[in-house]
Amino acid sequence: MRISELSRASGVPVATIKYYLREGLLHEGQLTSATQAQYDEGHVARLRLVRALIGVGGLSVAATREVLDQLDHPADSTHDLLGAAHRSLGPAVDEDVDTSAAESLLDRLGWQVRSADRQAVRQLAAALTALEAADFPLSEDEVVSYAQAMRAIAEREVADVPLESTEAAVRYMVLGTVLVEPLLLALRRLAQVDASARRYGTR
Amino acid sequence: MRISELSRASGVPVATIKYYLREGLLHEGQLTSATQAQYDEGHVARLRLVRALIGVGGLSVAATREVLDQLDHPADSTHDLLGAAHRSLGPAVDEDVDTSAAESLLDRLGWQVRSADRQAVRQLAAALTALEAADFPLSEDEVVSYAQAMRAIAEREVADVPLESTEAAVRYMVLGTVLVEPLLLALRRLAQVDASARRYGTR
DNA sequence: GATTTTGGAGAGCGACGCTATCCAACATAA
DNA sequence: TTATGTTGGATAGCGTCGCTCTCCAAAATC
Repeated sequence: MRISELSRASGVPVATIKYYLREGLLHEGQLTSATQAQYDEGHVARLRLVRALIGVGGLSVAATREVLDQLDHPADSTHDLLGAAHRSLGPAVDEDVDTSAAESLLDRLGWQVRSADRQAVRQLAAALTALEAADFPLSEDEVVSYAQAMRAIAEREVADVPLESTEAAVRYMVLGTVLVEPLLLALRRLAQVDASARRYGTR
Repeated sequence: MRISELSRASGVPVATIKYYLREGLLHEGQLTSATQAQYDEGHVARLRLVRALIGVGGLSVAATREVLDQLDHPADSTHDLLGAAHRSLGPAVDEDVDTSAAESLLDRLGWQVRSADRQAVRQLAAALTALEAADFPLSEDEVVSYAQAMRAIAEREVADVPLESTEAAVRYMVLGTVLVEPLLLALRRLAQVDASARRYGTR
């Protein structure tokens, strides 16, 4: 398969494929001469994955590269699985955000968070800070209620991690983290619409 | 309060405040002369809100303006509340995405979605498409399980909408949609870490 | 032999969210 | 009153990002 075929098969413009090659999101094809390389189904699948991560996943090219690196070279400890998955994800947050409110919430929930996941704690802190700054009243009970719902989700997800191979486990956690987020947000909105319709009449 | 004081009080640079004024995110101060205007606490609060929406909320300046417009001029029908809240939010999705899988999922869930919320349906469709394109196996049961968790959240949210005034209701739904999203995602990650630690040992 | 395509590299582009500069009108402190 | 600094307002520039365009000579294809 040559580059123009790869472009047709994937729906990604040739110039963009060349850009992804330069950026290291896609491994190079097998060179058969100075101006010819062969690409295969693996490249097509990889391109689809890249587009999913950048498009719906909303990742930057740099973050996409880090995620793909983790898929390509998985750290082989179940222990670090989540840290690895989370490390390169989510909006970057200032180092110096005040995490005390977040910490005390985690205490109340009884959640254990290893130091490897400071990033997620900072994201929680930033979200709580933003709610306060926007003068949006969210009681602690409401936050806890959100937390319990997310815990129910996480419980099932962790139970469903395929353990037969490290690759499969890493893939499940990394892609599950990135690609399920837009799904969750869309479902929440639709659930709100449905709940509102049932409560206040269909009209 | 003059602009430099407003800047100090809000932590937003003067040049940026001027930019927000130009973009219509902030109403102008009371002019007292050709080169002097008065700002008040309302401007400080508004600036905090703007920064929360743009920063943690991840909205563009244009989307922020639309959201603020809805807060400033709320459509006075409970019926359109969610449509209004969702209209200007979330990643824009191609008009021509295939929504059939999303529709059938909504059928299975028994969720009613008014035509006003095509946007959310398209976001759901895009998320499902991306998962498939990335070759990430998510069974229908798993999707339904996510949906039920989000439904539990939405149910409480809708029940909690303050009905005493339209302004308060619109504010609750609009800000609740935007600013709670990062909170939910952070909580999910932390819940995963906790669930994983409890399942596979603290180490 | 003529035309098209390729890999590769570099520059350019359009959108975005600011940021820096300049100005004359004013306020303020000495 | 004079010297200094600040303001509102307008405009231009900047840095990042995700591409996209252009050019090239070597090779493939007709």
